[in-house]
Amino acid sequence: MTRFPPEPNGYLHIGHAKAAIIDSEYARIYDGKFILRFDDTNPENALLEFYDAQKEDLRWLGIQWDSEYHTSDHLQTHYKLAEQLISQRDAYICKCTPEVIREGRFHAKTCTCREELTGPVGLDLWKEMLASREANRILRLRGEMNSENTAMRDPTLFRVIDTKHPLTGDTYHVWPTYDFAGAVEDSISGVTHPFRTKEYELRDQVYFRILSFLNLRAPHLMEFSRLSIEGMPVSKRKIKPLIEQGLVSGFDDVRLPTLRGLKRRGIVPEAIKQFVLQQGFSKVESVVDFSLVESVNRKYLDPLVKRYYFVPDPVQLIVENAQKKTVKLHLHPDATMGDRTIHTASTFFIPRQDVQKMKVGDVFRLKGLYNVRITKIGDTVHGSYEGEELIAETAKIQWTTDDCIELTVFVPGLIFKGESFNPDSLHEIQGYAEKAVAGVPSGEIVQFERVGFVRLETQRTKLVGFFAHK
RNA sequence: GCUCCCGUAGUGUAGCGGCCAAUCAUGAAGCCCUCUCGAGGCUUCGACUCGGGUUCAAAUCCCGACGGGAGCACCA
Repeated sequence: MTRFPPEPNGYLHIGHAKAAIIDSEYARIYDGKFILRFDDTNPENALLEFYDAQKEDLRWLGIQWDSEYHTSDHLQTHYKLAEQLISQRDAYICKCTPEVIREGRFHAKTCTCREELTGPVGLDLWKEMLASREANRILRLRGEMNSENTAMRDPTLFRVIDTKHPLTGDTYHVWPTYDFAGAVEDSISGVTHPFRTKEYELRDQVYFRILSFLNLRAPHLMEFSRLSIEGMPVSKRKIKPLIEQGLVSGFDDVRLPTLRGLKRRGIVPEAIKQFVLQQGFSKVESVVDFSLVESVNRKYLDPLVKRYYFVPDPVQLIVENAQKKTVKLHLHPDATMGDRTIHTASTFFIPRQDVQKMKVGDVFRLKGLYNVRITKIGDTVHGSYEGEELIAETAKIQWTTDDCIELTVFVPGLIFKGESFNPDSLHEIQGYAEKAVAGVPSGEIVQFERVGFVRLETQRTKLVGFFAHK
């Protein structure tokens, strides 16, 4: 039995996805159960909207959970266990100031509260703590003040936070810390294999000490490394300022590794899952290049999405002796995916990039249509009809007629260069897309031939594209 | 500073005493195929951080150095 325990304090990102995928896959492989648990033990962080937002993100990822609950549902149980610890003299009320406590930890010095404010005395003080709302005391574990592992130097178990909780309101003001809640919840909820990221490793000892004092079953704890992507920071500390300064559009900005950002950019959940699984489950810190995600995504999308013509930076082409034609072009080599019909006359648009490589006399092919010989290159390119027969060596260029739509495609780049924001991280490509693109539903991902995979989205009434990758 | 974790090609991974002159993916280069600069096929390039030790035998075990990461919160 596994669990995914997010704190409802933000949108999920690729790092959460790694944890959630490992947790749920592990359960699935061994035919076990998978629990979604909201670790909402700090009312200062938890926000109501994120419980649902995170569930939505998980559903989008294709993750299914067998049951779900909130750690805040179990506070009464936590209080009982706390009392047990106090009466066993395994926890004590500490009235020292945070500074004194920090000093004590640093110098491995025990404070007098440890022996004095435990047992029956401690119990009374604990009840006072539950009754009053004064934040001048905490409950600490009797750990090992002289341990080399500083996490073991009598860590905090409960503290007073007098802030309204999104679910329990002002019912409670004494909240367990991660060390206590995490260990207790894993154990009493029946989780057998809890996974967490490496930065908690030093806390393992605390985890097992708490459970052993409480005589609770100890799960098989395992750690894995955090997943980081080059140039795509995951931490709220880095992302939030960008939003506040208006440097990105929000948590769903296409440059961000949030699940919402990745989705908008055209990365599909199946690709994220496969990518995460490819990374494996190890303790090696790695900074992965986003191209690994792109590669997986591309292979997933290639056989599935429709293909259209989009002409970036278009140049007009007049084919002098062109006859009117009506062509049907497949939307995909797999003909069962349908086709679109285009009427052509003598006016076309082709990419400037291709024009720049041409000279008078060259022959190229309007892809799927016919060949053209260039007769003149100026602001407008002129050419003549040069037959329909496919010539292997000629360039096949995508095109539109004058019956087309204007389209802006946003191309995301790395949002961070080293430690700082990259102001040059979002480019725009202006171009013409063939008429049929106007009929593509908002949110659909298509392949623009010779350009790349693009997710189309209607913004107000205007259609825009987000470039996923080649 | 102290403590802990980690160290295989550019990147990510498999291997965890002999089957490893090291797997797969990605990347790069080349060829084939294809009416895309995509996908697919084939080929090539490219790595066990270093130094000691244990052993008949080490990428794999031990010690040390170096490098990277994390923790030292009344945050998770």
